[in-house]
Amino acid sequence: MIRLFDTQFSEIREIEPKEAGKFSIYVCGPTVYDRPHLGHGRFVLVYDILRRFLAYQGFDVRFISNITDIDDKILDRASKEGISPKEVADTYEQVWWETLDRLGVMRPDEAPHATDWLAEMVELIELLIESGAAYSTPEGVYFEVEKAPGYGLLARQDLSELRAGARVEVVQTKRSPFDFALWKLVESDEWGWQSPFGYGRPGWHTECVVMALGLLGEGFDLHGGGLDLCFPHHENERIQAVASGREFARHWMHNGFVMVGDEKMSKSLGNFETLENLLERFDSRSYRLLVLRSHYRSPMDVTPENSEDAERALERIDAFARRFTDLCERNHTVGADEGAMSRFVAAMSEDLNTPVALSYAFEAITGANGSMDRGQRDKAVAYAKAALAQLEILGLVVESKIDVPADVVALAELRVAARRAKDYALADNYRQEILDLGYVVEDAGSGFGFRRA
RNA sequence: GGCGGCGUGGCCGAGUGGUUAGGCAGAGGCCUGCAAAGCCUUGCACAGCGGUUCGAUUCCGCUCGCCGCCUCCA
Repeated sequence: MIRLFDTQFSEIREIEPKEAGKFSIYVCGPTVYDRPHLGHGRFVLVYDILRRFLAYQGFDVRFISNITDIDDKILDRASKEGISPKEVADTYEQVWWETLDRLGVMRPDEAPHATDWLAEMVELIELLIESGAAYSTPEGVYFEVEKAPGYGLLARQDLSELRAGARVEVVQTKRSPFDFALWKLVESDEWGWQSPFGYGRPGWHTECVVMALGLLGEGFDLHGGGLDLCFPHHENERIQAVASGREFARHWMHNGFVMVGDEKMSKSLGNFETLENLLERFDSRSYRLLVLRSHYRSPMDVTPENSEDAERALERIDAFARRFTDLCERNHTVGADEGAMSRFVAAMSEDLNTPVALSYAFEAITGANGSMDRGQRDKAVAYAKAALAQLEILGLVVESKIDVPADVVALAELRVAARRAKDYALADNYRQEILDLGYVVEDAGSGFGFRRA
């Protein structure tokens, strides 16, 4: 059982999957014409965390996220670089997956491409024309918004209150400024596909309709994406499905923006930072931790200070992992603390409250350390197992062991001998030498441990 | 113009009608040969002004400041 804020009702609602025990999710993926930025990183992490949690809850999760490889922006980039649109799309798709790997984001069960779904798109458009929901003009095929009941549900706006041409020039041949292109006719020497409506390219919104319904079926459980996709993209997806007589997503989820100062990070504002850049400068886990620390619907500020803060928090987690991972693996009699686990699950179940869930993970860490210090070994293991399980659900990989070169280990052993001989000056010398090699040696009982300097 | 959201302690960031969020940073202590790590203790926080209430950071109203959407966008 999980409750999530549903955009179409503007309230937190319990989700009952259509099929008990299963959970089908469609998340709008990237248009592959450039390198992914922090905004992309946030959405993939949010849904990655959701997915992991649902799997932990025992759901058989089917997770689909598309690659949009038909788009004017891809064409623009191709023209600029003198290469084909396909080359542009292939290049940036590859960057996309590489970056997701670095973020530790699970690959979707399937990642459909718009170019593989043209026949289905054409079929849907034909259906929409036949049913009178769409019409043709000399420029293409358009969806007639005013005839469709319930348009504006996701935007929570009545059509009459939308401001026509607020930001974009109104195309004169459309019956209403809000009508959107299902198929855009282009010259025969341009990038395009043959269709019953003429040679052209599909509009952006149609691909997600056919891919989501085609792979997950009618009435799939959850459709997600960034808040900026809510309107018009998701609205336009939904209305096409509805107009074609099919039940679309049962639940809509949107994640908030990444902010730069007081402004939304966006391609159009040009104030974006690439994920690759961030991943080069900071521990790759720090971004996931930042995403976890803010609620998914809130705006999230990413600054170097925040990333450094997150890195220090990771140190605490890693120090805990170094202390407890082996101990937990060897102990088969004690299970994860049930209270700690149920608190965590409750927080995650209530609109994916990762900040609170994370705070419980930290409390379990404190509980484990404290119990251990007090000599309550079993209690410590119970807390530690809970914390480790929780971190895993959140997708945070702990660094419980680091590879230390043999010469560093040798120095540490020499230091132990020096300490036993109470030659502390010599011991401190060894410690400095180890530090110079990039490691901090820490006393641990009769032995020693290391961490990176 | 319409719709939606936000304003929390040094920073980040949850939450609640009356009890410790959590992380980072800071202070004191314990442990340690010294450290590190860890533990314990510590911080007169809830934009402003009114109202409701025994009691509001939490509910209502107003004011101020800020952000987002209204067919590029994760």
